[in-house]
Amino acid sequence: MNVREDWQFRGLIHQVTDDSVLDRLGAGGVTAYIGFDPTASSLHLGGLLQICNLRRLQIAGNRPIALAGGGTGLIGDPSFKDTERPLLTRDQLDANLAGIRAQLERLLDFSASAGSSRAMVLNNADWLTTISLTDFLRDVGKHFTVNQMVAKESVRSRLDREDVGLSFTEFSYMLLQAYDFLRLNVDHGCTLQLGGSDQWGNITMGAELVRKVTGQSAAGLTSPLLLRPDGRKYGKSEGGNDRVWLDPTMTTPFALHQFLLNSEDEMTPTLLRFFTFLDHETISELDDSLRRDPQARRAQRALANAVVAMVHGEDAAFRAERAGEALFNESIADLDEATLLEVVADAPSSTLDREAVRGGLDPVDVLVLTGLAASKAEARRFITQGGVYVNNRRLEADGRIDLSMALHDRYLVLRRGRRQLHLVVVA
RNA sequence: GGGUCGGUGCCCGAGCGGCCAAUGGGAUCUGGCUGUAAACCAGACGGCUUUGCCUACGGGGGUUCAAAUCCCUCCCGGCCCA
Repeated sequence: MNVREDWQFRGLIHQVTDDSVLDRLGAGGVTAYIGFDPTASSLHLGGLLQICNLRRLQIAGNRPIALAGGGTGLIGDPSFKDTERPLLTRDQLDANLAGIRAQLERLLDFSASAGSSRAMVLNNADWLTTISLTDFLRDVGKHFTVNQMVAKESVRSRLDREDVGLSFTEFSYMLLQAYDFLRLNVDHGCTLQLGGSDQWGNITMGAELVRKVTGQSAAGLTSPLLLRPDGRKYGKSEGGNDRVWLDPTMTTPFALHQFLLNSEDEMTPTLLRFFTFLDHETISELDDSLRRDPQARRAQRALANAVVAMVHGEDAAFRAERAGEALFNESIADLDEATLLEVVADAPSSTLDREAVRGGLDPVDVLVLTGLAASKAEARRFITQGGVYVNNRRLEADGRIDLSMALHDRYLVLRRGRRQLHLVVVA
């Protein structure tokens, strides 16, 4: 496939250091890298976007490197709002990397048969924590002037603020990242760095360092940041602050599917382009469907199925879609036991004693017990506001929960609000 | 090191001795309308054994019948000076 055409169609290009990059990627044989934060044992949706780009270029015959910021993570990029970064121990870092690597293996080709385009995972802690300060200052620091560093947007915005300062440590961040590029160039022949548009300044510094030190040309390409129409960050779950993770134990396949299925109309065309590998014709048809027949939500469905299938497999995508249909379109009380269990398979569950349920339970206690409410006060609030459902039936303000409500004599499907689910098994 | 300004609930930000669990905005949550969307409208938004009580306004100590508000001290941050 023509890389230039494809990336332009998908809107993946925000800035490039030089336009010929796209042709070289199309020809294949380029080694390119993207940095990611190993601050958790799983990637999240935002990170997946970058990985998708690596996947795209690997499919075109180039070699992708996923670089874990184990070393830079200790410093903190000043372009991020909060300066505090968790200090990871070597053990945590290794555990996180193992988790992320397992996820990457579904998305990138690490097999020997990939040949020169075989994917790699590296960790910059390997070189950043061992280089001596004097070596670093001589080999890297002398190639940059403070003048140009101060001129960077990420730095200026911090200098202009009156409430927080910018520590020297953070100020140095861009040099470390530049050094990464140099090392990857020298050790692996890497000539291109990709990233979000907020990384532009860091990327160009790296490319410049490579050029200065090795005389080779090195390039950068950034993609637009994925923002919601109102400017907020994309990828937070319904719950609010939690990110949407790729690890099925952190964000279930069902939850991921639901998250994508609920994508705003306005964002869906972009998401289809960024996160799926559907061909242009299919995407255009889905755009069309979104305009003409929005209530069918074909585009959202395609998006949800494609992403869940890519991350968790076809089976998981199928099950997630089916569960959603059962939950929202069918009467849950009519499902046979096996189907019911499958539908709520992803929901958290807990067990209650049969005798206790027989006697009738205060829903407030049950909500707290199941974690659907953080406190009794909150539980009462949800109930009085009409936000609690048992087996899809709204619970009255003075209602109780008892054994007669149990489906198949042993299941209670609790729901808080639109889609916070919890399965109670009566033992 | 000196001077100065500041640290309030998830975030921003009022309050500057009682009427303060603390104005306002944002975020979030619930409901309504819809398409399991957006926008919009309404309500909620520290906890509990809930006409009351407890815990909270950077930490500790003090003054007072009474402190987020006054005093002392420590910690942290901005700015200016050295």
